[in-house]
Amino acid sequence: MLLRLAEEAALEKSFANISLDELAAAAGISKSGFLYHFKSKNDLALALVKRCTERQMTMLDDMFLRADELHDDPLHSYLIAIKLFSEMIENDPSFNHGFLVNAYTFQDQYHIKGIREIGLGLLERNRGGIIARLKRIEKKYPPQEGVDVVVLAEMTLSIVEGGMIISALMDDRTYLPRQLKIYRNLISQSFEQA
Amino acid sequence: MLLRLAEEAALEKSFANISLDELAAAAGISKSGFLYHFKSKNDLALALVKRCTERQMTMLDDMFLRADELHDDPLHSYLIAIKLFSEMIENDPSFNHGFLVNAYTFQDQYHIKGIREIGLGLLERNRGGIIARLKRIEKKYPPQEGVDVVVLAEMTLSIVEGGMIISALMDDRTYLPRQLKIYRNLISQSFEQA
DNA sequence: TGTACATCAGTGAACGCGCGTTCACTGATGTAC
DNA sequence: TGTACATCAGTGAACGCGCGTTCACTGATGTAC
Repeated sequence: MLLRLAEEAALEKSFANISLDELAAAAGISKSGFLYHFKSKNDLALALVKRCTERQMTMLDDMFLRADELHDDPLHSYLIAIKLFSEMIENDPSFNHGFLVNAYTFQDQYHIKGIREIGLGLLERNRGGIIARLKRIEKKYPPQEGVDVVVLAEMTLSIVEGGMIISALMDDRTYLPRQLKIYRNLISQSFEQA
Repeated sequence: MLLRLAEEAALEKSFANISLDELAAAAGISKSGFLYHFKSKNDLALALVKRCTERQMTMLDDMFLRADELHDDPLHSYLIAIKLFSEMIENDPSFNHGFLVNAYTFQDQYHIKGIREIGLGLLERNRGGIIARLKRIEKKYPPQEGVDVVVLAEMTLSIVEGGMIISALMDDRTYLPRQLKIYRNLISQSFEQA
């Protein structure tokens, strides 16, 4: 699949630094053959970002669904979800890759109409989903004083986004899982029964 | 100053997407005049990243120094430092900008020899500095069980890096300060006197 | 079963453009004697 | 104080290259009658 090649290339060079020649050569077809499938490089950027975004969404949905199956309680289910997420990051490189390709491409290609919107949409969706879960938890387990579920939800986003980028820079796959472990503790402490 | 113009441009388009023509025009000189000051675009990337890195380092050093002046105790000094950092982010846009320009440029220009090293160096320096502070705190205030100061230090990096990027995408300057507030609570809870 | 036409998945040559870079040159300012 | 030379901060024309894009064309496969 052409998008798979583009994804690999974008991962290690960022989207702006890959050329159609290069991609076509890697796919074993001519540049014009490549442009038969994507009518321009912008078109490719959009397709790439959409693909990674959708994959991310379904993976997260599946993960939360699985966590809900494993435990009825909203708090425990969320804690399990974080653990599942952490395990995916440690074991499945393609999971990281999707996140990073998106992060890189959103950053340097947001002048393409539609790219920024996809990035924001994904962010809002994840943010909303986590807030909803924390609100359910909050109903059952009155939080410690000073705990704001929205900010706590946003913290997931920061830790995941920042953690992905830093672990790529430091080339340390265990970096983000370590962070998530603390985050998990923070969550359970925030809603600890007094 | 030419670097200031380059910084502004890199901030909103990322380094890969700015051209020398554009930069020279903005500076009111010819492209060759621009290349009199930086012998190539790579050279400009290095100078830009060095400048932002140095500025970041001195600002952080000053901040920690100031925090140490305001309180002798390592824990309280660290908490004050986080607060100072948070205020800088809210009030001084150029502070954010330096961080973001670095983040963007490290990401799409790390093929230039030296760029990746500067990025890693900065990261390691910040990481080391924070770990040292947390170790001093740990000596005085025995941490709650399960608290790992290294991972706690790394969390600062994730939150700041991720928070900067997300707050830029959401165009919300208060995003990172909100995160830092929770992080501050987390720190003080981690070393709370039993 | 044969023929006609349409679609699919490309090819390959050519294009214009903008990029980073080079180079010979220049006019203003500074320094030595 | 004048002259010679050096350095500084550029200019402007030209360059080669690689980029994304266009376009006319092609051979293989699918579909209608």
